[in-house]
This record gives sequence, C-alpha cells and structure tokens, in this order.
Amino acid sequence: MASPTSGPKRSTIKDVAKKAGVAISTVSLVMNGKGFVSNETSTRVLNVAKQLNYVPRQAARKLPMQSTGNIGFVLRADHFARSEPFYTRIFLGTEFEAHFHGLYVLLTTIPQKFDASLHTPRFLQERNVDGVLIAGKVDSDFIESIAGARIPLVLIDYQLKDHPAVVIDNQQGAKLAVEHLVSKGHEDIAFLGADMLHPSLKERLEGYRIGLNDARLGKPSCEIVSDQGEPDYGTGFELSQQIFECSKRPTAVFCANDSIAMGLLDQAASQGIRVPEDLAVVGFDDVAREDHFRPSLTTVRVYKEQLGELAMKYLNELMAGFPATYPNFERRSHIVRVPTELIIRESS
Amino acid sequence: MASPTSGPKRSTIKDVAKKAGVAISTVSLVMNGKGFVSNETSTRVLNVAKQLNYVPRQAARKLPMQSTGNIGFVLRADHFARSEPFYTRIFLGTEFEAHFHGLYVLLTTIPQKFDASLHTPRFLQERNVDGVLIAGKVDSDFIESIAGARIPLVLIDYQLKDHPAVVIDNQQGAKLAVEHLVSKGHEDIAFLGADMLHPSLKERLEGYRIGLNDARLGKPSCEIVSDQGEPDYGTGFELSQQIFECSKRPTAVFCANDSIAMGLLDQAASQGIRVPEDLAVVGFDDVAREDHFRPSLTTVRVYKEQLGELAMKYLNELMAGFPATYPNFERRSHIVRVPTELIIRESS
DNA sequence: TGTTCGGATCGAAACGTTTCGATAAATTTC
DNA sequence: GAAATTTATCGAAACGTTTCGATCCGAACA
Repeated sequence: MASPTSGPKRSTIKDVAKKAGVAISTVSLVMNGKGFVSNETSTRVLNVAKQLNYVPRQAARKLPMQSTGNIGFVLRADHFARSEPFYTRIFLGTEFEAHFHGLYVLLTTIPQKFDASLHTPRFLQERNVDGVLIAGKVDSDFIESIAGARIPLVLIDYQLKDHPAVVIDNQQGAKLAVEHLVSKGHEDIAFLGADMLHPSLKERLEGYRIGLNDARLGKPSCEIVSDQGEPDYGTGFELSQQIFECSKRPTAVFCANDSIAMGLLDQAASQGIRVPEDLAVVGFDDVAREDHFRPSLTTVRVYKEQLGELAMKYLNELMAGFPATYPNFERRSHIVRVPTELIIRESS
Repeated sequence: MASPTSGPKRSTIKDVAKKAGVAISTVSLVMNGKGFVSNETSTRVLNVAKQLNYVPRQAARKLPMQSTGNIGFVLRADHFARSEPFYTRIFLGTEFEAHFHGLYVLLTTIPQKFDASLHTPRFLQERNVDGVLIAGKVDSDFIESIAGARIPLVLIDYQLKDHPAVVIDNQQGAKLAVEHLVSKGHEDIAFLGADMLHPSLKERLEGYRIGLNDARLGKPSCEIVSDQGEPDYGTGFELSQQIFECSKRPTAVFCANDSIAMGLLDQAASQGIRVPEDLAVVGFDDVAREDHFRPSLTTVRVYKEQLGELAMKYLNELMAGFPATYPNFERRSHIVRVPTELIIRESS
C-alpha cells in the first residue's frame, strides 16, 4: 500500500514559515513576489526555501486560485500522426512558450468527424483547462462548443468566423513564390491544390493570382483547384496528371503545399519530365525531408515553432483579460499573421 | 479583471449534497463508488449531480489524495520532430490508455545531451507527476535522475539496466525478415545499420544472425554495422554505398530500420540497381510513407500504439504498487516484449 | 502634536475535495 | 435475546495554498 514515491516527506510552506520564523502568508508573498516584504525577510525566506528544497504543490495553489494551470492543445489525430513534422513543431512552440507562463500543455487528438458525446477531451469534460489551442482544420462543431463554453481559445493555422487565430501569411508567401518564378523567366505558371475550401490554402491561391496579376501575366494554361481530398502526397501525385494533359504544358507549377509538390515531382519523373529543366516546382510549408533522389524542393518556409509560441502568448493574454498586441506582426482584428520566407533549392 | 470564463458558477459537491439532502461525504462516496451507500441514495445523488452538471474539481480532489493525476511523457526533441510518425503514435497509445485510468499525459521533450540544471522538465521540478514514461533512447543521466527520485518509470523502445521497459520484440522481427528472404531463395543476405549500440538495433542484428544460422547460411559477403550516426535516411544513403563496394554483391539486404532502408533504396536506384530484381530490401518499423517512385518497402511492422498502451498499463500498476502481469506477452523480469508482423511489399 | 499614510507582518477564512471515526439502524450469530 | 456484524450515513479534520482584512510601526504631513 505504501506509495512507491514515499520518502522523507515533501516540505510545505508551513515548514518554511516555521524555520524562517515568519507567518505562512509571508512565505506565500515572497514566493510570488507580491505585496510588501522587506528585503531582509525576503532573502531569509528564500534561503530557507532552497535549503528545505521547497516547491509549492500545484494542486494546493490551484485550489484557491480557481485556475488549473493547464491549457489544452487539440488537433486531429490524422494530422498529428502524419508524416511531416508540421503540427508537432507547432506544439513544441507552444510548449516552449508555456514554460514562461507556468502552464502545462495537455495534448489531445480528436477524430476528423467530431461527436461531442463521444470525443470531448477529458480536460474539457472536467473543465480542467484555462484555455484551449486548436491547430489545423478541425470540425467546426468542436470549435463552437468550446467558444460556447466561454473558454478562451486561439486557432492555429486555421480560421473560423471571428475566433482569435494565429495564421501563416499565406498570401504573402504565395506572392513570394510567384515572384521568384517570374524572376526566373517563367510566364506560364500553373497552380496545383486540393482541399481548397481550407482558408489557408484559399489564401495561397489568392496570393498566387495576385502575384500573376502583379507580373502582368495572362491566364496560366492550367489551374488545378480541387475542393476535395486531403492535400497530401497521394492526391498530389494523382492530380498532377492533369497538368500534363493540359492543352499547353506550363513551365512552372506553384503547389498548395509541399506534400502535393512531392506528388507532382514523382509524377513528373514517371513521365520523364525533368525538374527543373522542363518544369520548375515550388511548394509551401518547408516540410519536405532530405531526399537524394528527387530534386530538393524550393518552398515557402513556415516558422512552425513561432506559430505555436505566438498562439500561446495570444491565448495567455486572452486568459488574463486584456487585449493582445503584436507590434511586429500584422494584426487585423483578431488575426495574427506570421510572415514566411522563400527557400530556394533545386526544383526551380 | 473579470475572468472571461466567469459564468453562473460551477456547482460543487456541497451543492449536490444540499440538493440531494445528504452529507458531503456521502456524495463523495457515491461519485467514487466507495463504501456502503444504499441504491436509493446512490441513484438520487447521481441524478442530482447530473442535473446540476456537477464535475468534481481535480485540483480539489488531488489535494487530500496526495497524487497529481498526471503522468509525464518524455522523448528527445529530435525524435519527436522527426519525419516518421513513430513516437507520435506511441504517444497516442499512452494517451488512449491514460483515459481509462483518469490520468493526464504531459508531453515534453528534452535535448539529446541532457543537463539536469537546464533541461529538467517542469513537471519534475514541481514534482507534479505520479509517474514517467520515456520513449526512445535518451540520456542515461536523465533516466537515472528520475529513478533516483523514486518516481515510477517505464521505458518504451529502449532499455537501460533493469528499469522497467516495454520494447519491440526486435529479435523475433528480424528473424521473420530473414526467414522471408530465405524463403525467396536468397542465400547471401547483408545487414545494414547505424547507431548499433542502441539496444533495440543490437537485438535486430542478433535476430538477423540467428536467422542466418537457422537457415544454415554461411557468412554473408557484407555486414555494415556502424556504431556511429543516427539511424536515418541520410546515413542509410551513405552507408549503403559500401554494400555496392563489397567483394561480392549480396542479393538481399536487411536494414536496421525503414529510414536506413529508404536511403539504401535511393542509393541503389542511383547506381542503376533494380529493386527487387537485383537486390531485395527489407526494413523494420513500418513507417515508410506511400511513395509512387520507390518500390514499396517490405518491412517488419511495429504496433506503436500498442507499445504506448502497454507502457501506460505497466506504469499504472507500478504506481499502484503491485506487480504487473501480461499473460499474453513474453515478460522476462521487468521487460514486456511486443511481437511484430512481417509486411510483404514490392521491395522483396 | 496629533493625524494620516504606507511598509511590513500576521492570523484566519476560504478553496473543494477525501477519509477517518462515530453513530445508528438493520441483520446475523450464538 | 444479547452480542456481534454489516450496512448506511454523517460530521469534522485534513490536504497546502492564496488572499483579505487587521494590526503595528515609523515617517511624512498639517
């Protein structure tokens, strides 16, 4: 029955108070840097605390504070388990930032099709979080159920209504990609994308079109814009066939993301089309891994950790009750937009 | 200043007790299914609880229970962020199992080279976990520091001294792979691996050798066993060059894992060697993603979620203080060994 | 010189549970 | 039919903090 962790007993605030010859409340004030405590007392308490190896018990702190110290991080299971380390790195960013705020991050996945009675994360059932971060496209019912429960909420790499969100500056990134291709002399630049109802991907398409327009290029001979499917390698491989069936073959393709671009790369290779000689390819996300076989992919780099960090910051300010401010980034109403960078490699 | 989550106030055990006309302690007993409570009272309390939408506050429960309800899940940052969804799926398994035990899983990463004063996870500093799960190869100082703190601990896909661990049955898997190649008529089967000091990979090498021996095959013409490097695609690509420089080229290669096998596949292709016609290849882990370009990889499938589930079960029993028992799996002393399965695809 | 104010410290209530021991009624045992 | 046991319920202490006054003291103010 004895707990395996039993030992010489963990010291409490009481022990510190007694040994330092002060009241419990004074120790509390010192530990939290609140109120007025003389320097002398403060250092004495701190010393005793260190000496006794005192660390406040979180459960005890949270009780009167009426907060949990937890924040929930939710994404779709299929997104989390997918090959490219995209969401994992976003999570890493939130985790990193959470440290500064003394928060724990509880990572949970939900299925693609969300049913509240079956899949509501435990930390929500128990109301054991102070706020929630949602990464990627998830069922809108889920998002609304959280917002409806009045739990502070920040979306990452997704948008829905006017819920606070931290997103990639997709439009800017797409323009970067197009400008690059234009500078390489391309005049017929195709687009390839699936799941184009996704707000982020839609923005990339818009940026692409603006880029074409800015360069005074006419309509490209080919624009593959599918609303269906997942924007992954398989879809990219299949859809890209259409590019080679177009009336006139474009000299360059801008893809909605790297996974699709990888599919295109392989389809091109299987048709004997050389990249970048016959066809230049640019992706988006910067998640393609090293590969000696394919040409390395020119892409728009997304700072995934930064997305997570900013979202965590934003959420924290939401929880504190005052409006967040990001002087360094465009912030229109409730949206924080994070800039991207073009990474030029072999495929263009 | 008003909390954004403020509302009509969350109901407490007190509210339920009053409305049901019983003592607080009785409600507690009902909610936890403890002690002796009449059926009548029990259902009445349960009804009231549901009616008031009562959910016990975890912080309040944990205080007198002297437990945290959290378990820590630790892996190396570079492992977590790596392309193949190996560790993420292990995590998913633990998370799934944790539900049944009412536990939260706190995922944190540590760097490859661990320094206790810099990288000790917050949940350890605050002693805010009841147990710890460690996935993959991590700094042994870290492992020992946890064990030294007398915190229950289970390793996953790694072994160190006699710490409890849930591991892949690497030897069995490797034998499966070799038997398969033998059955295909191969008599000269090479091995390719890096980071071979890793206990799991070492076991795969052993299984491979036993397999060769069982088939009464002589020494293979080539065994690439590097102790250095990470067992990844790049290493696989480089090391595999040695295979083609061997005195006699083997007809098949068993790789320490899929990443290395992918590297080998590309190296072979770049040298104009056809797979599987000229060379059969088998990997391990089953993490290679769909790829229209390379032949799909024959591999030894590892049930990653199951590894996580079993580890969580094991840890839970450790925390409860009684020895774990797994009738279905081989369990030598403190090791739980999970069987694998051979998945035959195009590369062999 | 009395009054006000701010710094320093303390005591006690409160946070929402679990659990131990007490009590009482109902049932079994001898 | 008394004693012992089992079932059902309750009250109160305990868990380890935070925080809200209250108190005290010395300094600035009028």
